[in-house]
Formats: sequence, C-alpha cells, structure tokens
Amino acid sequence: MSRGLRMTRQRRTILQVVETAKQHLDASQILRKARRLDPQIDRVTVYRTLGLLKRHGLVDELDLMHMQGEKHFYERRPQRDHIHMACLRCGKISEFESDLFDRLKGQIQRDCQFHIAVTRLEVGGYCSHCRTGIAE
Amino acid sequence: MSRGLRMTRQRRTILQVVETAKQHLDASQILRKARRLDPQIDRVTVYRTLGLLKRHGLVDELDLMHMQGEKHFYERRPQRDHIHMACLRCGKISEFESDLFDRLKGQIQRDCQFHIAVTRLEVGGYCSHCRTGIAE
DNA sequence: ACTTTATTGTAACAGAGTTGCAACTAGAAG
DNA sequence: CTTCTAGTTGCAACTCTGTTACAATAAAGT
Repeated sequence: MSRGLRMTRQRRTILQVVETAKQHLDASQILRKARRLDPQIDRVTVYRTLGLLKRHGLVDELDLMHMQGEKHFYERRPQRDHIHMACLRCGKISEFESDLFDRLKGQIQRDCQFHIAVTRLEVGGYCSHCRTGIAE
Repeated sequence: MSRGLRMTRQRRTILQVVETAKQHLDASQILRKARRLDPQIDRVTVYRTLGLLKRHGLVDELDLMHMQGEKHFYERRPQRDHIHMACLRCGKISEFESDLFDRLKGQIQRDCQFHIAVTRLEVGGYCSHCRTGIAE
C-alpha cells in the first residue's frame, strides 16, 4: 500500500482479521474480532477500510443470496475466482472452482467487448445432504 | 396463485408493474409506479409482495454490483438464466446468455451434488464504450 | 523533530427492509 | 346473496447496515 495510503494500526488489525478468517465474515463480525485485538477500533473504520480493500481489489464482497438479511460478507480475493453455493435449507456455503467458469469469463470478454474487473457467481439451492431429507 | 394465497388488487398492481418494466427497478421505484395505478398502496405491501414473488420463483432479485448504494433490483424470472454485466464507469447494465453458462450449471449440479434453485452471475467491469475513453 | 495531510472516532444521520397489530377483504361455504 | 374466516393490508414504530461532517490524531516524508 503506497501512493498516499497509510498503513495504520487499525488497518493492520482489520486486514489481519480478514486474512486469517476461516469463513466468510460480515462487517459486524469483523468489527467484533478486530475489537478483541484493539478495543478502541470503531465501526466506521471497519466500513471505511473494507471499502478501501474492496476498491483496491484485495477483498471481494459477497451477498451469499441474502439468506441472513441484508448483510454483506467479505473474503480476501482468491488467486482464482470461485463459485459460492448456498444451501437454502441448512445455510451451508460451499465453494467450487471450474474451468468452465474461466472459459465463460473469457467468452464474455470477447463476445461482449467487456473488460471484467470482478465477478460474482452465487448459486442458491439444496446441498446433497439436505436433498436426501426432503421428504422429512 | 392458489393454495391459500389471494390475488388482491395490490398484488395485481405490483405484478403488473414488474411485468411491464423495461428495466430493472428497485423497491422504491416499484412503489412509485404502483402508486400511480393505486395511490393507497403502501411501502410495506411492496416489500411483502416482492418477498412472496421471490419465494415462489416469479421474480429474481439482483444487486447489480451495488453500484447505487444497497438497493436491490427485481426482474421477472426469464425463461433462460442470463448474466448481468455492470459497467463500473457509466453504470450501464447489459445482459448476456451463454451455452457455457448453462453447461457450467450442469457441471455444478453433477460434480457438487447440488440441486440449483436460483443463480446469480454478476460481472463488474468496463463496457466497450468506456474502455476506449480510458485515457480521457 | 517538524510538517503535511491521510486517517480516525464521535455523533448524528440516511435508507432499506421488518414487525406488531387492528382493520379490511378475497374467496370459500352455506 | 350473505356469512365466515383466515390471508392480507396499512400504519406506526422499529432495526440494522452503512454513510457523512468535522475536529482531533498520527503516519510518513523532509
């Protein structure tokens, strides 16, 4: 982070929280975890920092099909884009990488003359575990 | 709409607004248009009806990469899923259908044992028109 | 160490969407 | 056509996520 941006204590903390997260966190969860490392940190700073990281392509913002209200979730941008699958019954989020997805992005760039900066493919449905119990 | 659901004047109005929309509308735009047909109609009814239509798979909810705040947009569910491309500069939304996308969904269902109910693929980037003026 | 200016925290705000509840009404039954 | 009842509406008050203004603070270059 150069070019007029400053690496502050707060940003280091928030970055650390997002980097080490084992799952997708929303803004208030990130705040809570950040406050365990630095109790002074404020809500506003979390939002501002997430916006910054998003604009710079370091984290991606997800909706996860809005299963839990209007929250947004964050993850550090992966090497390779992946698909998020949200089970509408149990709420489990799984991820999936696919050559076909990469090829689809290539097709969009070519056929639509559209330069892709970020993609978000979310799928809602029923995972294998929940499908079996459908008759319940 | 059967099974205990009632076709009320308000629902008919909201449905009509969404069906005849020439572009993606958010909840407050839908409210405004619905009020021109029925001035009594309330915000809450719009939200409740959109929720209902969404649950029954008659409309899809979009985020359009959150370019205009946290609004959600709605469109009647199309015959065939399509991709939404949002230009991060001019804000234009374009749509795109693709065999590759259909095949990708097939792959997900097979490889992940995941039964797909709804998909949302949104792409942010720069349209051909805005790319040319990048040096501006 | 000094200065500049990006960044922070506080507080107040904005907007999307939700909930409780009494009043209303679509649609079925008689 | 009238009655009944449970689905639906409108209102008001609320929750929650995220934003803005601004004075105080502190990175980072000199």
